[in-house]
Amino acid sequence: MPKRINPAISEAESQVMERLWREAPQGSEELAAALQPAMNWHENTVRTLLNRLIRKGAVRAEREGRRYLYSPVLTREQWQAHESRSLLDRVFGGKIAPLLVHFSRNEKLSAKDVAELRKLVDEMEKKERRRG
Amino acid sequence: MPKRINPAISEAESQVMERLWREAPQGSEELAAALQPAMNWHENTVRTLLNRLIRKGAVRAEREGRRYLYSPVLTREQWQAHESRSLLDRVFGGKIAPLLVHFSRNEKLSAKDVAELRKLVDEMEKKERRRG
DNA sequence: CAAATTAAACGACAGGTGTAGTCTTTAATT
DNA sequence: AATTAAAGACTACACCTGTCGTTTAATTTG
Repeated sequence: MPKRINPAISEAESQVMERLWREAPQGSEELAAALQPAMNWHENTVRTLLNRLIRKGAVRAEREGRRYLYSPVLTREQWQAHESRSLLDRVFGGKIAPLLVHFSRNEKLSAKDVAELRKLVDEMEKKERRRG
Repeated sequence: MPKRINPAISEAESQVMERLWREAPQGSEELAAALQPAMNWHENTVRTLLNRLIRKGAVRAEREGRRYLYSPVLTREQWQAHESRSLLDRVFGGKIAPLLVHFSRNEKLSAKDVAELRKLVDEMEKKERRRG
């Protein structure tokens, strides 16, 4: 079963995670600096988010001299899986087909997207044939 | 551009919407009854949710004698589109391919899902070829 | 060592959410 | 018309979120 995240990672928190996935470990100051252009947050805001993430078990901190270095515990893949499944269950009754229909109908897929998709489908069909 | 929902429909609220999409208009008592098996909510809870949904512009109420009948304003499709796009932007950097990869890798698709998917891909490719 | 600096801890506050309890209005009944 | 019963309105409260301001503790410096 997918790793339970409790409670969920919030929007603002996920911005911090994003940075940590890109590079870790990092101190809160670097993180705040890295987030500066996109989000315009005070350093304390970033620290609060980090502490909340620690409480949620998504990040861990190790002391390095006078400060802490933060690293992600939750992986991006785990998080994506969790969020995807949550959308699927909440919005599409847990069924994949309607979600795919939605995307193919309402999202403009680029030629590359379609090619990628075709490859995936071929793969899945092959796997299916192999296993019966 | 996709209809802006402000603020978003919450989890509990979406349960009420789900019922209204299934049948409308309905009074709060019927709704509470319909929701009873799944959610174990007090009638007042349902009324609170309905009022919040009205404030959010997702539901409208018309008087019928001594009570109100509620109907959805937001359609299920609008909501699905909004939630899907939100997931895409928040979690997959707005790009569809990674989401599809995620689903094909991590969700067990049934043979029927795969068939459905293949049909969609064929369709998309045809459309693409047609338009150049 | 005392003072200044600085990183982190703690506290705060408004708005959203889950989940009702209580008060009020309105319609039905005596 | 006064009383009661049903439906809705209003209030509540704890936890989550976004966003810091303030206080404290650990260092560096004079």
